[in-house]
Amino acid sequence: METQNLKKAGLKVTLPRMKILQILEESETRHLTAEAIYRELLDSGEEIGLATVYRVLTQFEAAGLVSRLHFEGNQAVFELDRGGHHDHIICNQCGRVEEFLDETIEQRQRQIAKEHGYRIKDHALVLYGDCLDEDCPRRGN
Amino acid sequence: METQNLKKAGLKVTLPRMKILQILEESETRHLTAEAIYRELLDSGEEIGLATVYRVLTQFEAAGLVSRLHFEGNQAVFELDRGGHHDHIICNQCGRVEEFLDETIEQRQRQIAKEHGYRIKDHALVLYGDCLDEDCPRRGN
DNA sequence: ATAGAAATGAGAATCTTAAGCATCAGGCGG
DNA sequence: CCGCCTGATGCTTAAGATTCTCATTTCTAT
Repeated sequence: METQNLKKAGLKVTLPRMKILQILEESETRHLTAEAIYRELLDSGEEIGLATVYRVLTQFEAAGLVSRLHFEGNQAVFELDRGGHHDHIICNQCGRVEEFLDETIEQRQRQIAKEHGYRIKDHALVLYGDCLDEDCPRRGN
Repeated sequence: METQNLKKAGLKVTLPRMKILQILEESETRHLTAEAIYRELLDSGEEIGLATVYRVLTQFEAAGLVSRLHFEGNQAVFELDRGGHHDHIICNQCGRVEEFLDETIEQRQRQIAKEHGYRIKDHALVLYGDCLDEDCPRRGN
């Protein structure tokens, strides 16, 4: 229930926050821009301001409820933080986003950071390619 | 010589282009924002518009002369393409950028893409941490 | 040198995101 | 259950980054 997540995060339970959380939870793609969330809310008849969407997402991020991802392009993408760290693979054609986790890579990253004299805090790995899904507009090309 | 690179890239040899290429070649950090390049040109007495810097960098990118990197934050960072692919490790405190290449990671990436049914075209890996350099503002923290 | 095409500079425009501020709503005391 | 207080919201405006427009200038080939 959204209410619980919000309270746990120390955020007052308000309609906009619940709705946004709900959209993030129910999203098919699980990776949404602020704009996309905003439009979805408008479409479903909610009265909400884009500023609120950004504000709430930023608060969610600070609270650890969502992650803000910077893929190529200019818009940030938000995803609900479901616990496990993972990296991303994105189709250049259809925009599909998939998640993966590879312990070998994770390990090598830690090792590399150490070798370079860094205390690693975070990392971002994104693979870009063309997916071979039958719905992909450029399948097989 | 900058002239050669420009001609090879099929770009008309102009003063702004040569100057920008030169700055990219001689830069200590090797990772510059458009703004930084612009300011450096202004400081050295050149008359140039910010729009030109962006335009030229975009052309350079299209020509394969430079790469545009999207680290955290909103500004893109440009680096001269010296041939070899590499990934980046960035200090959260001092902004230092270092490059690395790890064949194990590269291999795993190809493997993962294949397993997920993607024809991989590109990837971006950035490690964020705190460097232990003596000049780093938060050394040892 | 000269014309034609392409490049530049300055400023306006655009896009994304973050304020500022007046109004509204959720949570608590009565 | 009602009303207040503080924080939340919505709208508008702003700020930062990048692109576009267009008149003017610069290359390159002749």
